[in-house]
Amino acid sequence: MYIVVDENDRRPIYQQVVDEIKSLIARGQLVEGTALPPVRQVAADLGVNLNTIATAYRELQREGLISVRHGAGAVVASTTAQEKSDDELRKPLRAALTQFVLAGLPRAEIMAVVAEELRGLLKGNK
Amino acid sequence: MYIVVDENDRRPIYQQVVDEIKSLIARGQLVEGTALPPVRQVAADLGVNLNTIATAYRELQREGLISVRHGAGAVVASTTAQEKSDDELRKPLRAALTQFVLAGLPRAEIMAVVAEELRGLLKGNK
DNA sequence: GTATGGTGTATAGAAACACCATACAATTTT
DNA sequence: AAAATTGTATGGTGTTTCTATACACCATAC
Repeated sequence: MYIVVDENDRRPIYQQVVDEIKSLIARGQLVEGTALPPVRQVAADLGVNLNTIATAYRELQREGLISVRHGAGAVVASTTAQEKSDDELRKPLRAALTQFVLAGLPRAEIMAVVAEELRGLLKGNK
Repeated sequence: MYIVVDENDRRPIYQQVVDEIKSLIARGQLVEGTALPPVRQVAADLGVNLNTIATAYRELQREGLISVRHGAGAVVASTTAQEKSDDELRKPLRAALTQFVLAGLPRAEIMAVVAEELRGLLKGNK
């Protein structure tokens, strides 16, 4: 399972891991039932403490995407996130789009980037 | 200047303020040269300490969007954000889109939401 | 069935962060 | 010059993030 963290990124490491795994699930690269690598392995790959990854796994479990069992590993439980309010969904989108606008990109180019990203995210699904 | 913070939002307050002001600038509701309200006023409106707003203003200054002068106020300095790497721009977008995909929205609906948000953001510009 | 190796969990501490209260300093206004 | 207005600095408190280490659960071999 290929994951990268960026120390220049201001999000905490565990949050970056959460987001990367979500992306893999959305892309269909992690299908329901697939076992996630052990926390120790991911931690070693990224050079962080195992608890940092465990925190990420717990968050993913809290959101209903994976199932973590003490002693056994973690497994993708669902490829559908639990209900989130519309505004909760839109706020991060708005923030992301704002940065594109402030960067001076014209509407058409922004839409093209969005379409491209979305294509990548929907590849595995439907 | 209308700003709201949401205590259920997990981002720190100063970051929410930063994002809201960026959005106002992108929308053209804060044009170059416009004075921002004093930190004390915004702080009182939101019910937080003035230093929290001062931190937000400093961050906006760091990104080149406003100019803050000790004793005088803060003023919108530019409506264009400083260069950001393509990946740095795309990562938050990808995270936001991922949530939409995981929520089960079909491609067309997601694109419609994006178009709508973008319309709002570009209203004041071009 | 229990021993062993693999797996997540709990606990405690260090460092950084977010926020606040208060005092300080620069600028503008009178 | 004094007063009012504005951002800044300092110091304190609680939270978050990450680490090190020890613990607990599970699967498998024998």
